[in-house]
Amino acid sequence: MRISEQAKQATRLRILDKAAELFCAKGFDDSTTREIALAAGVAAGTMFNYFPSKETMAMTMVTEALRQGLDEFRRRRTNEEDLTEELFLFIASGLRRLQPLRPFLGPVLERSLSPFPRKAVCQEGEAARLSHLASVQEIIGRHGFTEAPDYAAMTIYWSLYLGILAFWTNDTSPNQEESQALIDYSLRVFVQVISGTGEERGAAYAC
Amino acid sequence: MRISEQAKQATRLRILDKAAELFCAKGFDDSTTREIALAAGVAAGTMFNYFPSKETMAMTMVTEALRQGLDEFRRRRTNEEDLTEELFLFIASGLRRLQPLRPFLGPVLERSLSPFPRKAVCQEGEAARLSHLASVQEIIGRHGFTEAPDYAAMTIYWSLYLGILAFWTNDTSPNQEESQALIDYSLRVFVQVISGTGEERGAAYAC
DNA sequence: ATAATAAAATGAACATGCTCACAATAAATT
DNA sequence: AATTTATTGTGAGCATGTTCATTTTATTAT
Repeated sequence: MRISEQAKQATRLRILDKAAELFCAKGFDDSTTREIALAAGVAAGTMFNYFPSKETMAMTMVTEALRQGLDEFRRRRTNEEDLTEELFLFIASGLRRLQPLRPFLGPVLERSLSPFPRKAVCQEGEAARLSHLASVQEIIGRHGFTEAPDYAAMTIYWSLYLGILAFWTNDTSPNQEESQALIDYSLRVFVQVISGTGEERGAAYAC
Repeated sequence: MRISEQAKQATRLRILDKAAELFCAKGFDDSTTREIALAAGVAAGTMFNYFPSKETMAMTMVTEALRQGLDEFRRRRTNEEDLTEELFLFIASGLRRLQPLRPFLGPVLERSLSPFPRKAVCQEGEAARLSHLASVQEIIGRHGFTEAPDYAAMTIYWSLYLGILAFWTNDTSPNQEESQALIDYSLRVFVQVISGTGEERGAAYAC
């Protein structure tokens, strides 16, 4: 059965669409792969010819949203923002595109983006992390930091970003104002960090 | 069968011991509840009379380790440390007690301590978080911050702490020096945060 | 048209965390 | 000692993510 590429893509999209619907309606963990398959009109096993795991299905949606967010950011930035403002715009652009997926993002982002070591790393999650961090590095570079932030600084950035995502996932304040405040707060912290007030790092502590 | 309390506790400990052994040897996800039951000499179902879930079993060990860490911290602190040093000592005391469990902590801490919203919150994890944050608040209070840090600050603290845990879980440097550096770094950041350089927070951003 | 082939679909089967109706047993009661 | 009872132990069974040997089918070759 050498089906036309177009028919294959149609099936792929049908699976993604129905999965998104179910995830939004019932949450990620409460939507079973059998339900998704049924809704998409394929057999249970067929889905796994298209996506290696349920998690990958969800992360495919996330990755696409973040890609659009990056586009939007590039369109909207004016080159007149200071570093904090530009990072804010970058993060907010991503969140804006993730918004429709918000009802089911909790468990997905937790598993796919967490820095904790895993048995089977989710390809899409790792890619999303690297892409995001690369963008952050690029933005920082644009603001006159000649040397790239060290590994520790970027580790801290990722911790803060995950905290933001977790909070935002749950935020019920109108227009997610509280999340905006947390982003603002976190970014000021981060910018302070890389602005190099850390000259006295490395003190020895008994451990 | 009204078994003596002592016999019950013996069974409970046998389960915990064997579980710890298996978790350390094969990791959390690769140790099945059936294996644990077999090693402990009970039926598969019996374990769930003692612990509501495999995750709870692991978190019981974590909670106990952190309790001992808190004791150790209280014994070792001299009241002469500055805020950063005291927080460092607190965190390091916890990690020292968690050390034996390190081989399997990744997936456990990720699931139990993550701030992402969950369907079924793990009791032990939530308790551990609250206890840890209470200690941090107490330490901060001791260093002359009359008003407690706001919610956002503590959210950021937890993000940083989780980043530290994740990094430490993976750290292969001798004596975990890199983790120590990250703790030191993160804590300086946090102390800066609560030292109130945040007077200009709350700027409005288009979102 | 027919046969051959390679890609795709299928659903039975597996592993595993967990539940629950039932069995077994130690203490309490008679 | 026999009976009752409350508690603990048991393992078959369920749900679900995933695998894979088999079947189906669109295309290609004859």
